Amino acid sequence: MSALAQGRADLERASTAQKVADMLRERVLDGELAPGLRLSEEAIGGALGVSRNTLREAFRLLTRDRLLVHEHSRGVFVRRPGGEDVRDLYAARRVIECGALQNWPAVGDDRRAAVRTPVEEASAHGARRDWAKVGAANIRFHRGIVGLAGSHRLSEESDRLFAELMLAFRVVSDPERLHMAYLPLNREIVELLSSGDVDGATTRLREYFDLAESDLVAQLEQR
Amino acid sequence: MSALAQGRADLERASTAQKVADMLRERVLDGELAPGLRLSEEAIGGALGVSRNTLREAFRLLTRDRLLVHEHSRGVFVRRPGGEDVRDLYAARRVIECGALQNWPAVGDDRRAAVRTPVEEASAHGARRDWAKVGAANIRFHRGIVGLAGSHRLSEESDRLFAELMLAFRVVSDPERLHMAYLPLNREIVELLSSGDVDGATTRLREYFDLAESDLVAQLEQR
DNA sequence: ATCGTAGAATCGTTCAACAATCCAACGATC
DNA sequence: GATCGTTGGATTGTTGAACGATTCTACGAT
Repeated sequence: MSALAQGRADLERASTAQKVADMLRERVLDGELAPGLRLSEEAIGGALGVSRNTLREAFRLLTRDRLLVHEHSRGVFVRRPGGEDVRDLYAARRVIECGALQNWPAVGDDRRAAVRTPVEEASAHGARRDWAKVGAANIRFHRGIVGLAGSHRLSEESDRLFAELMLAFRVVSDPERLHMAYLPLNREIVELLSSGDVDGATTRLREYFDLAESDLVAQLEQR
Repeated sequence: MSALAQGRADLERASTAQKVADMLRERVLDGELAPGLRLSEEAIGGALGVSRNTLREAFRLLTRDRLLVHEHSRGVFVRRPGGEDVRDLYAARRVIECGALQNWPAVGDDRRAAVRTPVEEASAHGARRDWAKVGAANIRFHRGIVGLAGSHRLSEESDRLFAELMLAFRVVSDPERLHMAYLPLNREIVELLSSGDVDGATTRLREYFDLAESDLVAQLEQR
């Protein structure tokens, strides 16, 4: 059955606009297309060998994910999150993740493992000074927290929030350093959860958000 | 300043695809385009006098809002939420709204009024047996709760959730009756909040979600 | 230095066309 | 008689060109 599901996923990947959007999404997230850059329909369409109409559909898909912003008659730009965006982003994360954490006592071991495991992986990568993988594991940790809610829609929306956040990290220097700094805090949250202290873990998580937000906002506004 | 902001909003309303999307959104939400209906590009485009490409852009905008679903090479359909969708929807609402409620002590009077006022309005309309307006006020009540989070993004996502939920109500009979039944519960939540008992209000809100979800799911799956 | 204007560049939208895909009806086979 | 190809017809996916509308840029007037 798993093989069938996989095959179906491959089949659905047929649309050209979807493939173009996936390609552009990678380029944006790895920083090749820098925040603030304008994406010319003619230039990109010519480079990728797709028509303007198809490219515009791809742009719509990425606008939905908030990676691009569309300004009427001016074009689409790679989103450049500002301090206000980051504040808004963290306000949403506070509500979603702290709210999801309340579900900890009610969920099964698989959902709990999705929170615990990434923290251990982050520690392992941290010992090897592999900051990029630490950052990736850190995101998996927070995805696991959102997963406690058990809502597919909410997880998808959170993925968009995380992607937007990575865009904000792109603007600041030395993005991985931030992830590393909060690693012991994550570990403490997991320990509090395992001991059954959900409220304590929620408080710690909220502290993490406060720290990370002010840190990121400070770096964003100083430039 | 308010006049300027209004004028700017009018200026930005320029895009044809946007206007088409707004028109279709109304038709979907008021039930004229029933859930499950397939929207032919040729038929709709011809009726509205816009080209296929523009119409397809409008479709993308509405699929972003989850009012339409897009099946590759088959077309777009008005979404028909099933039991699983509603469960997912309420799981998300539980997390978001209960999480937002924790912010009650921290927000100012304007945000609190956005929670209190709709409940009083709902009572007034309920006394006049105007169930449609009761339902509208009920949604404003929950929008107010989400607004406690102070995140523009989260409020927008919640608006999409509410729209999707109204689509689910379209499938069942007698949708307004549901809103009416939970009116006294809303009032109790507001009273608990005003007395400073945030945890008690959160518990009541969660009870409301449990009731509303099972009620709606039961009606959806019985047909 | 500011303002207004002409021209270039780009976007918004439409149209026509064709390939790719889906669907329903029709027969063929067992 | 039910299941399985097959064949058209209808609809979507994608392309390319075209033209009006909007924005941007640079130049010149006041």
